[in-house]
Amino acid sequence: MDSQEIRSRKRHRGKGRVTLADVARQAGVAPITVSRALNTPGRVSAEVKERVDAAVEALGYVPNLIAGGLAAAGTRVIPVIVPSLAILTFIEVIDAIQKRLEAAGYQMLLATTDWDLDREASLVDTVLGYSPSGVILTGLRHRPRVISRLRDWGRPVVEIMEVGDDPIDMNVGVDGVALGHAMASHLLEQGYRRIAFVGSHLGHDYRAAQRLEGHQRALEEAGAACGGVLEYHEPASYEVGVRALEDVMAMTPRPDAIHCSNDIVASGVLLAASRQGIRIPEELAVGGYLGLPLAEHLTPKLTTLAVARSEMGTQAAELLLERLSGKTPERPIRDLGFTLVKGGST
Amino acid sequence: MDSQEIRSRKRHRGKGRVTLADVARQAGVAPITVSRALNTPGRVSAEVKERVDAAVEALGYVPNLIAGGLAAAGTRVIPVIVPSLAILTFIEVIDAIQKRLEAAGYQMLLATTDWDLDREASLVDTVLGYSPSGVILTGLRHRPRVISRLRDWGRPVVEIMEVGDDPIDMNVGVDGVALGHAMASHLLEQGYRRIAFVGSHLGHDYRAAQRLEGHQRALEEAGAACGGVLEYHEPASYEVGVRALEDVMAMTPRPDAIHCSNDIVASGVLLAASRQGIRIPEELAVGGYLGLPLAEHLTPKLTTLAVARSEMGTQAAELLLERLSGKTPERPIRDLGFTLVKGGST
DNA sequence: CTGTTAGCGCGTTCAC
DNA sequence: GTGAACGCGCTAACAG
Repeated sequence: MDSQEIRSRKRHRGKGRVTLADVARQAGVAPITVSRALNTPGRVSAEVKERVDAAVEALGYVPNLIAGGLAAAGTRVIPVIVPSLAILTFIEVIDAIQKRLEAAGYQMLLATTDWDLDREASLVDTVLGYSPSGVILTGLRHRPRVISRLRDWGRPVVEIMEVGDDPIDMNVGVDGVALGHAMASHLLEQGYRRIAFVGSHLGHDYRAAQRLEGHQRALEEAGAACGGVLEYHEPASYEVGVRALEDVMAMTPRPDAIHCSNDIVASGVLLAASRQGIRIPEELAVGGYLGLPLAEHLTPKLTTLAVARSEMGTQAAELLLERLSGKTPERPIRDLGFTLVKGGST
Repeated sequence: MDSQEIRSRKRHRGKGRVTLADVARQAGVAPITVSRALNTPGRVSAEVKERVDAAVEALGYVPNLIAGGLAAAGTRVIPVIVPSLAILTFIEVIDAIQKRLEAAGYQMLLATTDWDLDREASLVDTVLGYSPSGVILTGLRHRPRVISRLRDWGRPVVEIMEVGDDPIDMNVGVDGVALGHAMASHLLEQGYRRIAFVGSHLGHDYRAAQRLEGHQRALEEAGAACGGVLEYHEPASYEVGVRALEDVMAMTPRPDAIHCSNDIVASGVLLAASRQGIRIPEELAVGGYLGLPLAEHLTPKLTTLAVARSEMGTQAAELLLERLSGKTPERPIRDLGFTLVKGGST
């Protein structure tokens, strides 16, 4: 009898959504066969596949990924955890990740830590509650709990932005100390002697602090005096650059170059200098990082260390997808390096 | 000591995750009681609540939101669907949405349509498969299927960026035609007579096309001749601005002002002009939209129509959250308006 | 290649 | 205030 069926439908407010069982009924097969026709088409006969496809079309069936996730554990969701969205740096990476994942039928769940590792830890707990297929997170420094949980978890994890020997699982990024060292060396080679470092949010953004470390190491190696470190306790912005220029011009002796912790700050310096008629690089040289699109439109062009951010995102997504498809990616730890883009600002 | 107990399930590989049942056992109550202690603490005795909390703490229990979602329908996920992440415009809005949602314990699922309404439609299908608690999407134009599905769906939906009379559910944005009209009027008031419109991606970005419509309407009303429309079939970028300046300077008769479809393009124009020594606004006036942070750091400052993008994101999230908490928000359709920020560029 | 059976972890009945 | 069933929609395991 079908009185039972009718009853079981309206138990929870039915929402009227078409389910896999409806499709099965329409196609005259068992639910599991529909599932297979949809997920592993190779395992059903062509004829059944066709009937199922027709039924799906006719009923407008859309899979309930939540149910699938519960049953199979794995929801085709990839949480991406970054410090902030207000920083241009992360946007291109995220954009690339998202494009690649979406093309493969995965959805990106975006969460931000606001540079707080404790928040990161609790976010990791939360997102694991979604039975995601994998996780992408920023940097290599995390609370021990995060590391052990993700290690035990058994699904792919990619750490981005920074590289190191011992990631949780896989890793794509650049060496922050090397970045700082390279820019300082460049400035020294160009003959600048009093090089100030302008840092933003160094206490929170430890990757910016790594660049400072590289900077100082390069100065020491060259036997150069430290031109000073200006630290601003807020996220990078053009405004920070504006203030930094002001502060640097007021220093005695005055630095002849400034090494900015990123392109946004460096751009702020350049824009302010142009407004104030300070000649770059004669009076002051300026170097930045990351190769933001803006850098090459400034006058003079900003000398910067370009990092392939889109590439980083794409590769992170691809490492993840490869693992999800059962393969073992080669080179699961990837240092993407950087390129010095010499502009007129140094 | 107590850790090996978890092995009891063998059917599906247990993954060792702590479940509500584990907590119940530890606390000596039924699973449902744990559920209540966690979700509706008012309905259990203080003593039980305490025991449950202790057990949760001891076992490190993290709720499986997927299971909760299946049972109750509603996963505390809010999909946010935007055209692209490569456009700064959307970033601040998304950032604000994300912050507000995360603070309320919801996660943002980010998806991009690449300006394609068919893609949007299929994305909506997909994300509804996650049993989300609500949906935020961009603009008011959608495929009929999207509109009917979301209308029937019965959960909160907010459309952002654009405003109109008849949203699917709730709506926060600005009037695109009014924006275009206001900037053109401003330029006319300043005495400019040959005003060119520079558009980017107009075929895809119909909201930019609305600004053009407002522009043309203003010119007509003033009886001014059309200074031409330059259209670039690619997303907005500084580069588009650079090319636009070139193209405008080659026009005869030459426009005395350009009205850019957004600040990124306008900034590109200003930066290129500064490089080439073209005097702004004497030789050419430039106006843009949105009030990007960069606008006020340029020389001269860019005249722009500032739109409160963060505010838009926050309000969208808040409308959603209000409805999720059972209230009926007042003013579910909100026009946020805009402000003319007069810079030196006009 | 297809069907049967038995849950995934939780919240909603409706009893007590 | 608390508990026992039951099912949300789907898929892994094993048949046949």
